[in-house]
Amino acid sequence: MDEKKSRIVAVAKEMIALYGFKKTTMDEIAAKARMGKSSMYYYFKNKEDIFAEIVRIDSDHFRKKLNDTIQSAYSPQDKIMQYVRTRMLHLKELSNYYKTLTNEYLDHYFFIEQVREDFYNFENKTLSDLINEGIQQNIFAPCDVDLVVHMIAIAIKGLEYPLFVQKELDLERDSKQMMEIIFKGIEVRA
Amino acid sequence: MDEKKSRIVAVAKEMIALYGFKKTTMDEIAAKARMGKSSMYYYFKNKEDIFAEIVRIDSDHFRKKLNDTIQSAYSPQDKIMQYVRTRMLHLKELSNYYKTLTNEYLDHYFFIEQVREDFYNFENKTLSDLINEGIQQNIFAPCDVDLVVHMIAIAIKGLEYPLFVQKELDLERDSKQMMEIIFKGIEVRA
DNA sequence: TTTCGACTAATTCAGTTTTTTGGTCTAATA
DNA sequence: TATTAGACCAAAAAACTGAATTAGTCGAAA
Repeated sequence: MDEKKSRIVAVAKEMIALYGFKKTTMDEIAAKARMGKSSMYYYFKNKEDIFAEIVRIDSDHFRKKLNDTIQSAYSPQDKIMQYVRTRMLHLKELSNYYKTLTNEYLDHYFFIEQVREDFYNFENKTLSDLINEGIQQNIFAPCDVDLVVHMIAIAIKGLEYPLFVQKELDLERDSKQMMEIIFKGIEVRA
Repeated sequence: MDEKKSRIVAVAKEMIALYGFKKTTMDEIAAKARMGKSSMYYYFKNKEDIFAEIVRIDSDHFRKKLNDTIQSAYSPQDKIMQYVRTRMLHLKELSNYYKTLTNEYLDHYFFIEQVREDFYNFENKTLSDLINEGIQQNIFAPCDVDLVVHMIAIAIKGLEYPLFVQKELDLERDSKQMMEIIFKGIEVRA
């Protein structure tokens, strides 16, 4: 059961990465997964459902990766810095993998919105926790945490920009610099 | 001569704002400008040329507006802050005015790229000058000016984001907060 | 120098047919 | 009972076609 499901997901993921969601047909997926088309409907409600599963799994991995990153860093600054760095690099990979997808991304599917919102909440909570941690350790000055998180989110959006306009920039360097500036803005002054 | 040219531009601008570039026909522009269609070809090379002129004029106005804004502020911080504020509000107006255009914006016309680059250079120089001014007045600590400008540009991109995703946020407040954080990062410490 | 009507090649558009596609149903299979 | 697949359908997309628009040209007139 699970083997079949993940086989379908794996095949679909591969093809969608290559050809995009619309251009990947159920017949093709079925053929490549070596099963009849209608068999797939035993495991998934419909085409979108398969895609939703792909996105869900990817999103889970992403979150785990980010949590690991945070745990292997020490200071709050480093945690946040590494969080942003990992986030940007992963996004870059992603936008590279799903190259054809970024175009039809505009016709956004409803479940993507859902995942996006979930991730937004995850990110918000994660960053809030880290800022609060920094404040408690007397590294960051007491401040409006939500506001700072919002500012970091805006900075991240700005850093994301080149990914969607095919501009080649040094993401890693830029992320680092940007976060350093923000840290200076919230650190306790000596 | 100039009167005719600007009449064509004015009419074209109005119609393009309403219907977009593609849906606005030369016949319609001619009719509304009260002249034969082919007469327009005496003043402009082609349809794109008219559009290019509109963009050029708008861009000039925008720059003047920004320069005025800078001149009517005092401290470097205030100048930069007001610059960003004006820039964001103007962009919001613009994206509102050319609402139908934002969609076909994707099929980007080459001359837009040109204007974009020109503006990028203008912005870079303007911000560099302001940062340098701040350093000379011993308000900002000596730093890598290009880098700081680049970071401000990234922050601006992040602030722009909601404009293109129809998200309603408080641009003015966010711009202010973001710039305050960046200032804290580069100001001379007491 | 400036204007315009007549013209054209190229593109767009509306309407139609043909093909493909997502999804269902039923009967067979293991 | 759980799973598979082949035949099938309605709906959507693609391909085609001829008519209508459109951007742009030209020569003659004002």
